[in-house]
Amino acid sequence: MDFKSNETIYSQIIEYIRKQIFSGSYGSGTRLPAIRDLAVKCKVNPNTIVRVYAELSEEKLIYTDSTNGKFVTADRGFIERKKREYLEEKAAAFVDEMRQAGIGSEEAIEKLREAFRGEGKERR
Amino acid sequence: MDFKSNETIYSQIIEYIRKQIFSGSYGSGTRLPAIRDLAVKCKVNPNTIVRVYAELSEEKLIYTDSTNGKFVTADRGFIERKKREYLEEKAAAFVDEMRQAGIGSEEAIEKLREAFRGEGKERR
Amino acid sequence: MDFKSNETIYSQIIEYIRKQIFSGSYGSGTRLPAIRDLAVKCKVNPNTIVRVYAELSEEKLIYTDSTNGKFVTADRGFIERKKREYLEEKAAAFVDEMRQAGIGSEEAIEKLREAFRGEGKERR
Amino acid sequence: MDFKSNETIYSQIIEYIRKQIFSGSYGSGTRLPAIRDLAVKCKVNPNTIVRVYAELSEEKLIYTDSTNGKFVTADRGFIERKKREYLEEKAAAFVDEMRQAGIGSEEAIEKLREAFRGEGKERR
DNA sequence: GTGGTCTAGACCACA
DNA sequence: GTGGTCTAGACCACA
Repeated sequence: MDFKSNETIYSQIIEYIRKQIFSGSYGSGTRLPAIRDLAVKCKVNPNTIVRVYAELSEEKLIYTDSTNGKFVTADRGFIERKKREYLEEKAAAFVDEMRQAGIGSEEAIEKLREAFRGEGKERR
Repeated sequence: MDFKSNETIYSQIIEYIRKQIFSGSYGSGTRLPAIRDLAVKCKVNPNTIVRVYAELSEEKLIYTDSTNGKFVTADRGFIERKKREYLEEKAAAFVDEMRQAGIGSEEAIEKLREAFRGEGKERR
Repeated sequence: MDFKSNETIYSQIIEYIRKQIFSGSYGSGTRLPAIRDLAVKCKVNPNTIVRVYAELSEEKLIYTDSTNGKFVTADRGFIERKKREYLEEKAAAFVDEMRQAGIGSEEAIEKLREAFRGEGKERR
Repeated sequence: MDFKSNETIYSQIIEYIRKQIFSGSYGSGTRLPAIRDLAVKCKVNPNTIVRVYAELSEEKLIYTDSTNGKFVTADRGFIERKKREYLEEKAAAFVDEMRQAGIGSEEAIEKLREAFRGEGKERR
């Protein structure tokens, strides 16, 4: 876990958790890492994780079971909807950037295909 | 111009200028907006623009002609290389995010094509 | 039984019991629910109820009959005095809040009358 | 400023600010005390005030003008609606407490009138 | 000077 | 052990 310096640490961790939930690494209904554990793993202060979990709770992706810990929402449909939203936003943002930089859709998509293939090779 | 709250303003303005240069809106060799003007346009303190131009100078995308102001580098090849780098980084970042969120390449590219089409329509 | 998150749970349960005693639901001299039962009802750890009963004992509203359990005080006069005090405190607190919020007594009392009527209707 | 121990400090300060806004002590469009100043006044840590202002911002009662400070919303109608809501909630809560404690509406309202008169005398 | 983020760490309620 | 609140205080971006 290392962080970009121009973005807030907590928002980067939020994004990280969100993606773990979308990918199923943190499955629906599953217990999330304890605040202090995640703080150690991310090498940040527990308060920062408190904030991360607070925002994800507000977003309803996770909930608190008082002293038992934090859990991923049991509502799989909700996660799916959020995941679709996430894809749409990221796609729109990417397209927007390309357009602003004057890069055509063909060229951008070609490069993305390459990148996807590259990722694939690395995984094997 | 409105800014995301999780990123520093100056880094967002840098990105903005960079894209203007890549797209040719700020053409090679061309004079950049005066600090005060850009500050007004961005509703930002001139100091912030000073910092933006300083970082872009360090990156060699722009240079200072002492009394005449800031100019986009005359080296078109350099701009092209930077533009390609930009595309590669953005593509890699996008792919990385999709992979982490467990979204397949086919689905992602399909959504991107949609987004590109959507953008196109809006412009007409 | 659900609890406000900005107040300690034990203080909310104390308030609850106190009101049960004032209303006569837990009559003078009567046996209070066993710790375990109340804990189950409130979905709370028995330790929390222990604390609740301890504080109410200190306040003399209840007492412990060693092996037989906890009982509401037999002193009806004491309960009446406490109830009057309770009313006075609540009324003073309400008035204080209204004054701080710049709400006039006429308006406040009018709204209270409405609320009392609403409660009445719901009960039928 | 002294705080009840069974309630969270930040929620008590939120209530305080809210009432100042409702009463017009902090007028619509007006600048709120700086975080550090209010922290000193309340004898709490600045972070606690940060949280207070954050929650009031979410509620739209106040907003942030980047480095200029925090301001009460300019929307007087919104404040009025919130004030009405506040009165309704407080009245409902009071009535609920009275009912649970077995105190009749006549008695409660009589005591409230007294309390209002008492307040009035103090003010003279 | 203004707000925002973050750290290190204490202390509490609840289980 | 779990989360929640709070403190003291640093450091940063922005004006």
